[in-house]
Amino acid sequence: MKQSKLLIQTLRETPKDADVVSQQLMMRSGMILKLAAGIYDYLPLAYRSIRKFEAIVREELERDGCQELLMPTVQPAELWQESGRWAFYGKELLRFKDRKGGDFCLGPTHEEVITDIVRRSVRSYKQLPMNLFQIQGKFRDEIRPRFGLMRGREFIMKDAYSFHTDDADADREYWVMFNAYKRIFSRLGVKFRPVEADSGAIGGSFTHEFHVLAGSGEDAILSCDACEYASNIEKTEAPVEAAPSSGQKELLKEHFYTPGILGQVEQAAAMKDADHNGMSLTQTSVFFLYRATLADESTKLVGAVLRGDHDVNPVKVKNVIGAMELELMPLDEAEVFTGAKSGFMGPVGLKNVTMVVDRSLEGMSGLTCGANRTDYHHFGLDPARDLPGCLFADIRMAKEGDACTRCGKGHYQAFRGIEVGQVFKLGLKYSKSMGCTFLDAEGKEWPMVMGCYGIGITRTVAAVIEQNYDADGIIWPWPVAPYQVHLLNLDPGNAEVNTMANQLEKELEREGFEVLHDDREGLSPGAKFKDADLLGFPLRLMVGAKGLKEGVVELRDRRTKEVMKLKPEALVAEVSAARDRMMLALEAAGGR
RNA sequence: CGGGGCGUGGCUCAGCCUGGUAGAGCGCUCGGUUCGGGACCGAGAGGUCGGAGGUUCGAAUCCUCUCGCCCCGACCA
Repeated sequence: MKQSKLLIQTLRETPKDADVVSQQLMMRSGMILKLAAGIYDYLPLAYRSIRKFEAIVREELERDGCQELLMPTVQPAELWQESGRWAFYGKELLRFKDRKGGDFCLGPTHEEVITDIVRRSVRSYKQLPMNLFQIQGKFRDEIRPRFGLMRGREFIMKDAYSFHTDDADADREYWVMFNAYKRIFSRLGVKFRPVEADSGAIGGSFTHEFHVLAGSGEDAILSCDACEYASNIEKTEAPVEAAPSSGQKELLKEHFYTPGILGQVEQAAAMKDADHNGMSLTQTSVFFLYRATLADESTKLVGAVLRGDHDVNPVKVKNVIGAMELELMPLDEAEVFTGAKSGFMGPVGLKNVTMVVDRSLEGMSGLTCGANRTDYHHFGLDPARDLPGCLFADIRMAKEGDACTRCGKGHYQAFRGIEVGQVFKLGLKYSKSMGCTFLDAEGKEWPMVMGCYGIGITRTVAAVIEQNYDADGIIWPWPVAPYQVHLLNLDPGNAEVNTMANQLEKELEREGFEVLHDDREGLSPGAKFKDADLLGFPLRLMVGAKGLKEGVVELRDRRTKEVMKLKPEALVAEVSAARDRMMLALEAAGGR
């Protein structure tokens, strides 16, 4: 391919819209254009990488017997009403009417459609199990699209759905997909982790997310340094941290007076009496008031109590309550409800509030807590005694350095991750609500057990860049590089150089390599080098008059910057060798 | 949704406060000289200053509305 004909406009300056590396580099290298907030054009270079990744995904899924199909982007409301999600799904679901006034939406996911397909086409246990997938554009009307392709509104996704006669078979397939995902991301050479995640309101039994590790990732991950346990921090089990009690046996109301002092640390330091010159943070408690929305759309108030030096994990609170949604009560409302200003609210004496106490406080006594009177704290809180009916549960945010709850030996290490894939056991949710059933050998009808498995194709390509770049531009891993060899003609005015460049281009292509030939005239070599570094193909081949005079062309490794002078006839062999080296290094670098 | 910021050639931005004939750099076109890390000279093309309304003799500039885009936001209970 001649670069002079390629649809591409590289930019010397970073567009001001771009705030993460992948977006900056993709825009500067002419891979994408922004059409609207969170909506991008995938130009030829980007689309080549996307298609290569898609090919890897197809290959690995087909190896495990998955079948590819393609469902419509536009979906009728009726299906979503059947599953119950039409009302439940938030504003992310872009709804609209057709000319006849019928309700439709742009598909953010395809559980409803695939379930409809299978219930109409599959009747017998003999046809199961079945795993169907598609690679397709999705639309989610994100509240706040950002980070380029990493959180767009329109994006390309691979979604697969499996159907089974029983739970055990669905579990089996879950791990088949789990392993397929490991192979897929390993082939990219990116560092990634499968992590246990919150199954959310969809109510599936268990789920893993696959994260590409990158500082710009939106998710926090904790991973044990001794065993295999890794989880999204929303889910990470926090170890119980027992702290000594103060010995205070009864609840002294409004015991500490800390007027106008806010902040947990400052308040604790200011809590003084005859026996105490300030309290330890582990003797204090923090309290949060939430409003929970339950499945039947009723709401209730939930109080969360934790040790003063611990952070609350709202996802855990939500799950303990079994709520569909949980929101922090706005400060002004909370102040009216408790009768105290921020900083002095506490759990004692509040009516009609379900109290959840972190299990680190189970058996503790002698804690301080807000008195629900501005400027005052109680002393001597014993949750079991003073908060009758309270639930003890793990509701704290685990943190780096906490002891691992699985192996008990290691400690958590923190990472940032970009969620690029998820495997999810759905269970019966859709098959039951939508009547997707099969007949067993006895002729009895059962709902199918389902699983679903997603990979963000465009997000993964962006994530690859987040992990592979330097000050000069992208450093593509071989398997998803738009082109593998960037052939720079340094003297396009020189007939001998032209002949050689064209000849090498053809030769490499004949051997199956993908070559972008920078044949542009009137550009200085420096300008071509800069562009080549920015585009970041694995190998750069330089053909110029200077080299040809010595009878050589030069091959440069984008990652190591090593340059090799070669006789033209040795080129193909060397490019093959370089590819093999890179693929080996990639295997070594991938995974953990 | 709340708060903040920004919309001026394809890109990055100046001009706005203090109204008076729209600018620079990069990119693009043509000609010439260059040619191994973003060359130089000359000549060009390209902008309803996001949109609507208003104030004014006169609005990119002041006022109102609107649209778009970007950023920040649930440590004090």
